[in-house]
Amino acid sequence: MPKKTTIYDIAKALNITAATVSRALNDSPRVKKATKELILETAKQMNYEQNKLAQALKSGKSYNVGVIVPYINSNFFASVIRGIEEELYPKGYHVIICQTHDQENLEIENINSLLNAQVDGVLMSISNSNIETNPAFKNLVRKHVPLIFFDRKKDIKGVSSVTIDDFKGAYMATQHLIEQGCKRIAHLSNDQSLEIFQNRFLGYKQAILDNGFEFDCNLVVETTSKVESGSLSTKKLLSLNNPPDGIFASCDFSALGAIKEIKAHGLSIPDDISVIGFSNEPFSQFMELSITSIDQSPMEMGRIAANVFLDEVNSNGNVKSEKHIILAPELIERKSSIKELLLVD
Amino acid sequence: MPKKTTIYDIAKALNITAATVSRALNDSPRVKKATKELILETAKQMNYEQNKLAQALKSGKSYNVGVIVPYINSNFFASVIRGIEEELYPKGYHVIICQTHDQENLEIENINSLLNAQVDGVLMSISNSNIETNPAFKNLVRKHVPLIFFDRKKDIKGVSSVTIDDFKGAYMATQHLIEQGCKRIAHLSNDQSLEIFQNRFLGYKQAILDNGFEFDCNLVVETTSKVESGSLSTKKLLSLNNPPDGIFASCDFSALGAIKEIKAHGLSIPDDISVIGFSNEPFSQFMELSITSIDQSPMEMGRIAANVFLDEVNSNGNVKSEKHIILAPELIERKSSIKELLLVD
DNA sequence: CTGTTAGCGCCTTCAC
DNA sequence: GTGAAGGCGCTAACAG
Repeated sequence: MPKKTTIYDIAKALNITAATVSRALNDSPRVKKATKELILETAKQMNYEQNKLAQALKSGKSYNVGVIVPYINSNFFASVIRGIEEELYPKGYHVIICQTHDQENLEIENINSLLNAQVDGVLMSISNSNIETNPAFKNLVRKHVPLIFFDRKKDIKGVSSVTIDDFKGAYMATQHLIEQGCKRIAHLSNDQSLEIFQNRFLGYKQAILDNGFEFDCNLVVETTSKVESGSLSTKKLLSLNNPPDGIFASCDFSALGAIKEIKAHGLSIPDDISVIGFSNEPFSQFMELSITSIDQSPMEMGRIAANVFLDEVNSNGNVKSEKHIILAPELIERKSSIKELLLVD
Repeated sequence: MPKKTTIYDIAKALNITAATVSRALNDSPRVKKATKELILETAKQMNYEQNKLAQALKSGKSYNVGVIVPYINSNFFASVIRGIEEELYPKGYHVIICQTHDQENLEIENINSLLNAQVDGVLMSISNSNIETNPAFKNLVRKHVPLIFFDRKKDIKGVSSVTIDDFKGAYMATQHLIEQGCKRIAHLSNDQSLEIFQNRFLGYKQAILDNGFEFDCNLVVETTSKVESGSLSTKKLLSLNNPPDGIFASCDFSALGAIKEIKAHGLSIPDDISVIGFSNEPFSQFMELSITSIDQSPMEMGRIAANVFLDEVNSNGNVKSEKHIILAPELIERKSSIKELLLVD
């Protein structure tokens, strides 16, 4: 086991003090150029590498940032993470990724792990709707660890957030279906205790009302972010006396489930039923019957969240005003909802 | 900023020494039961939490393990990571995830970051085919940081690995196409400097030869793991004088590209051309035209890799024999390759 | 400009 | 059983 060389080793070799070595290594202006160069030189020769742990212990900073997401294997979250990484790596931060699998206990464990790792901040998209009552979470807040929500947020005092305008996205999606001629539009909703899903529901409802349609609560079915769940809910919708001719799903996965179910019933898309999803996952584009969806510019969301974090860290708790940044959604039209292809020209 | 309570605070409150507190907290047998309980009690009351950083500094262990993968947004890698997490979390380790985006420089940066974080081990699936010549990588080996390869491995002395039998998987895939009646089977290959892709190519070739077909190198086209690349290569194949009637893609993404391209040419799948992928990504199942693929049991791969790591750490460098564990692939038959649906019954 | 000293929070001999 | 003391590697305050 080759012992690691420390600044003391370098100091000894050069007959100076560790303090000077430390200063030189940190490029302090109070070191003679000659000695500095000498130190840097010998440091390299001796294969010196800074022990970040010791530095962290000393400074109280770890230069680690935790990112907690429900799943890492969705393009949306993976892209947000990518955006975060791109902003934070150049600043010397390292990104620790944790996934909750939408399980409350795992979310708690993750928070604890991150606290143990002494992270300098946490960027998260919550799964647990009762998060604020949890001890682990309270710890996070009590310790003044900068916390930023993205996408799945909760309104908590002092916590900044970056989201898209889910209400608007949902409104656009519903409006789009109406413009395609749909008269009875159903909504595959999701956990209403999470703001994003609540807003998607509200946007949907508003669009329905604004267009002079009647809001029918039988057309709103709760689902999860799973394909199977989308199928199941759609099955219910199709068994109604007066089934829908359009479906706005709160995520692409449930939209996929809906499509499978509709086909299984021998109905055609978009002619019998138009479908639109949310998130613009790549598969929605790959599908033979490509899925219309709402893009959430995840990379940008990640970048912005990272910068909000950096602002908080660098202001040392001075600028403690929370920020709430809301990005604009974008409608991506594809086959699952466009009926008038034949009418073109 | 509420200062964190340390073992000294507890010691002071109880009029004893920090040493005793430390011992009690670590459940040392050399502490009177009464004092131990008292200490534990007050620790809880004072909201004491161990500073892992200090402990890590002292012990030289960080209880952090790094996982490096090309991408996190593929189901395969996400599942391997999940498997790793499941084994390591209960042992007190935390998993730090890094992605390389198949870029050599990022792979290097990630290794350096992980070394800085003083990780106790690295589990990785390599992107950089020249990895062993790189300084960062040499560092890893020189420092005796346990290193385990999974899936994308390289034969390096002293480094254990967990993979599936790619040769066999490829052989099975090709054999399957032959059994479906394909006579001219093409292969969308991938970076041949990585063992897994080399083995997939070799398995394909062997199956071709074993069945009495002639190996035609014009039917082997290099691709990347991207959908577009699969389309592009397929375009080339379709423009041959004697185009293939079956395609074995080295990954599901290029298989998807192939399918898109084949359809764009107005050909039918599987009747004109059968297609089979590799990895059993969920979308291969979701597709309207579901894709036949090879399953790699990623969760299990992750679990095993984690356990190989644990063995290495716990043996303190004694048992320095490398392990090479090879899992069995499984053929998942779906629509993109099964022609005789009409013949059933 | 450089050295001295002390401490971040924890653990671990060595004594008693 | 418990206390005292030193050190993991680094940095920062205070001297000079």
